[in-house]
Amino acid sequence: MPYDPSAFPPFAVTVDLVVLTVRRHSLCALAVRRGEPPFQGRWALPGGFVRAGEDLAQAAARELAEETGLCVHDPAAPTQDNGAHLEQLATYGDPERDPRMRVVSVAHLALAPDLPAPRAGGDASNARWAPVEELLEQSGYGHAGEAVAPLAFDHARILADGVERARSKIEYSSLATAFCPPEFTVGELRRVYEAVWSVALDPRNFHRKVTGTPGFLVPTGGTTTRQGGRPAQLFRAGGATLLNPPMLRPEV
Amino acid sequence: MPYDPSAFPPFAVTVDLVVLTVRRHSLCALAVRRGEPPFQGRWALPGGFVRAGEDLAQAAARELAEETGLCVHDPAAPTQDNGAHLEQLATYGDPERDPRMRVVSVAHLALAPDLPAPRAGGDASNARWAPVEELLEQSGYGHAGEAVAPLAFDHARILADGVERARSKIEYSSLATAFCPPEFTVGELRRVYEAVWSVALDPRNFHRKVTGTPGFLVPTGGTTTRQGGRPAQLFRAGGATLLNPPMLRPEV
DNA sequence: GTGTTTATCGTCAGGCAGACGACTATGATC
DNA sequence: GATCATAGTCGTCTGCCTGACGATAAACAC
Repeated sequence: MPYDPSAFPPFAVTVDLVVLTVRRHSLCALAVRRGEPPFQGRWALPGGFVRAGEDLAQAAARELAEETGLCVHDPAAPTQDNGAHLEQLATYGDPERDPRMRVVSVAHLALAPDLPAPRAGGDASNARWAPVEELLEQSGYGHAGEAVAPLAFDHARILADGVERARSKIEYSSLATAFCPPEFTVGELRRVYEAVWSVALDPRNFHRKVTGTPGFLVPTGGTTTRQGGRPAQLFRAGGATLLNPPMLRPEV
Repeated sequence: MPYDPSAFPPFAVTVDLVVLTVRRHSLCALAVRRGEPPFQGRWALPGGFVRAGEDLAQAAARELAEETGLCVHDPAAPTQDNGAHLEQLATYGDPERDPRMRVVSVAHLALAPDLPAPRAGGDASNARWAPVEELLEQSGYGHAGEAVAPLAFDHARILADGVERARSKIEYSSLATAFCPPEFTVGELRRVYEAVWSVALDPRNFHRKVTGTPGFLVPTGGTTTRQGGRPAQLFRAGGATLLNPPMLRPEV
């Protein structure tokens, strides 16, 4: 059968972002307040339409830069490490997910170090870092509790999927370093794992594990006492991206 | 800003399928021959447009049924096990990936037991099971060698991603049973792992591992000698979906 | 019966993780 | 300045799991 433009229905395609960071020992996600219907006034994940000549990854990187000012960390040039990790998460296309029209959203997951303050088009009151349990409460994806209204659209589901991806991926990859500044200590990295998994890890076994995995951490020579206590060695993320054997997540 | 339909460009949305099975000790994928331009006459992954009122998973299940006659195995009703495993893989939206128009393809991964014969709209000559290395040759994703023309569009990339997903997922889940008939022996399951990973596994250690993991295998009581040699116990897949600790893929 | 094939059970050594003791080096407090 | 609290770092021990591999069992082919 020949090419027939009427043979398929038109879709709008968006990218939505699950941007995660660790602040004050808890895993937080970036949420923006919706300024227009539907779901006006409710919190949602940042995102927007994919433009005509734009790849999906480009669109996600553009939205991330617009919302946070973050550049995407390019795996090909790991020298300048001022960027975030960005990867595609999943695509959501329920016909009813947007009441206006048929929208397919390609969700992306971004991991960033702790940032000074969010900005949503320069308006700080319309963007915030919120603990993920708080955002997932009342959505069927978190524990019960009195909290804010659930996220707009199916964003609670998307956020839950993104959090689960991050939780499982730091097991077998060095991705947890994406939550850390360029130089960090073993203790800081351990607190990332503890925040993302909501568990307590043994500092001695953790230290043995991460320093004993070749290519995971590279000492920079410096030390710091910014966490108090005895000065700790500073490290950079090494070239290894896979953790084998993986870091084991304790039973809860 | 109010809702403005002209604010976003229209996209066509398709689902493409990576359907994998194990035949004659090698991992094979379903390929269909294109009957129309572009890439007319070339092999491609099965797929098609998402319909107006259709969810992405529904569209993928429909295409799978159209191409193979397989029903999707419903995790909620694991009693009738005549279906395949189906999951979303990733979404591909390069602006240049289809010369006709802007197409975003949501690729899905399906795992099926060995099937009698493929059918593509009843025309068997336009569908075949091909070893994945053969399909990935000449595409930069496989080893060198003289073979057929590379897959149409970016389907070699999609296939490579699907194969990699399957290879890694059988490590830590019971997904390998999706390649087996409803009742199978430990040896047949081991040959699935060997085909997917292209390695040889020790039969004794493999047997110890899978029979020692609670909930992975459930003995049915029957035995079979269809593989020759001493009769082997028959098993069904147990309720456990996660394999912890995982099956370790040997270094190559 | 002999050989071949596949399945299944056991044994042993090495590696890794969890539990936890001990020591070190800083800042805070009295 | 002594003491305390905090955090980092090095070791030890035990148990579990894996890889390597020997041995036995039960079918079929000849």
